[in-house]
Amino acid sequence: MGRGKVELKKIENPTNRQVTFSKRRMGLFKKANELAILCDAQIGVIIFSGSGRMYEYSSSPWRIANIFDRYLKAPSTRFEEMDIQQKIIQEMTRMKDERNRLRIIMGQNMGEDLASFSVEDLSNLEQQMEFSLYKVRLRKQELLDQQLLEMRHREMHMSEEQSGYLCLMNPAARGQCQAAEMSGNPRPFPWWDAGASASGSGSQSSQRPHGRDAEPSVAALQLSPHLHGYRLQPRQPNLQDANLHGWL
Amino acid sequence: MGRGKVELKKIENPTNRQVTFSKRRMGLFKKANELAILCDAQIGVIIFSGSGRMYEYSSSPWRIANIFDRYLKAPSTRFEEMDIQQKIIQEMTRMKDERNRLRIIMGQNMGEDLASFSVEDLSNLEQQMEFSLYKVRLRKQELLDQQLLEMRHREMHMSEEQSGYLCLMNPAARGQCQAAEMSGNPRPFPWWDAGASASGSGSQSSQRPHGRDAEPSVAALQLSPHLHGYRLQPRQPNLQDANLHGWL
DNA sequence: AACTATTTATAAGA
DNA sequence: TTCTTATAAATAGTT
Repeated sequence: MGRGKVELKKIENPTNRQVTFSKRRMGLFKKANELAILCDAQIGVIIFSGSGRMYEYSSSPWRIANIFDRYLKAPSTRFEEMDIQQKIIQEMTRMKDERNRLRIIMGQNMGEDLASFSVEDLSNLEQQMEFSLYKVRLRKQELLDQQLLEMRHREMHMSEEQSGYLCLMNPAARGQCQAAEMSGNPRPFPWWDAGASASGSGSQSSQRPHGRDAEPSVAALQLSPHLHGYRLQPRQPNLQDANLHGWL
Repeated sequence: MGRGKVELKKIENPTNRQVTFSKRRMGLFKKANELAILCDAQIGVIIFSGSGRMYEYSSSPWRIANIFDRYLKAPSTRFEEMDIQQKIIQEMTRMKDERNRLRIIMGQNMGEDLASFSVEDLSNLEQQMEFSLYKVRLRKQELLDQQLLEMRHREMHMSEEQSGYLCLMNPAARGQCQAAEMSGNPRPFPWWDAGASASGSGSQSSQRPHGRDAEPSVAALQLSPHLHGYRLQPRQPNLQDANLHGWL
């Protein structure tokens, strides 16, 4: 449509191409808009120019994200994508489920959430939490005991040094001490998922077989100095975490 | 373009609308294709008809998923879009964090998870859980009290009926009884995200003004008897879990 | 689904 | 870039 018929191939003249791009892009969006309104459709259009600039249209009041969301959920005939889609959807759903359950338990606004539980639910929850609490306390006691032990060893060590002895006493005790240091030491969070970009691969139990950052003598009493940086409350996620490559 | 000018508003006649949809949809895809070829652009178009059928175009050899991926990664100058991207990312991260905490507390393998906490962390956790437990117990007691009250009212009611009285006694008590039923009653899950499940765009509160395709929220509206279907014990993560690359 | 009368989009020129 | 205009394309209403 214009003064001459156009051949359907890349326009070689860059200026021409740019101009045509502008015009036709607007034309496309206009058409999309008309279609959306006339026929009550939901439409999303994304265009990347050859130079990498992005343009988008989406039929108001829907956002592109919503349209893609729907796209992801749509039954597709293409196997590859289906697979990925389903994984994404499943995982999102699963996470949401789990998170919701978490919120019930830990939630800041637990009061409200609890309102929807029956007595039976609450009893179950109570029992479970009691057990969990018990485990936490157990572990805490374990750690405290270890620290105590370690401290004693240190004291012995110190007094020996002060009294001029060499550090070669009781090998059994030394081993024990070392063990205590190991388990008290900061470790990457093992419950953090392996794939997560920010956290690294934590969940393999065979992790850190090499005591690279053990620094045994320094860290003994300041148990897990690095860990104090981690709080149980989630921090604001940094953006690095968010590299979503490989997503889709 | 046609025998008469068209007004830009939804075509009311369904047959007409359907026909126009077909024609214009093809026209749009054709235009998109021309633009992609002539100007060497990457284009994705998704259309959902009013009846929910999906149609898509994407400039070969790219798939929609790739284009969407690029879309997510595109540095956008527009705040809204940035927002969406960040929201998705944030939401994912936040969910991950929360889920991880859940696993610590509720997890079947809590023992292992706890191993990586410092004493201080454990103390915090302990406190938090104690408080939560307290709230659970409080709520449980509240419910039990209510039930008791209700039962008493019922008994009074019964005996009145048996002795031939009408059911019009003490309005205050009736109100109370009703309140008890209400709050003991199932409610929709308030912690459930309002929005679409997969996109994380649920945080836009003004979303979905049209209830047409509300499937995701169906579950949310089910009331708490179904809650028993959710188990407080986390299920064994299924194997899908493992396939998720860098996601979670 | 085909057919046109028209409207719309746009290529080239300014 | 934007405007103009001749012309190609799209399509609304009809058959």
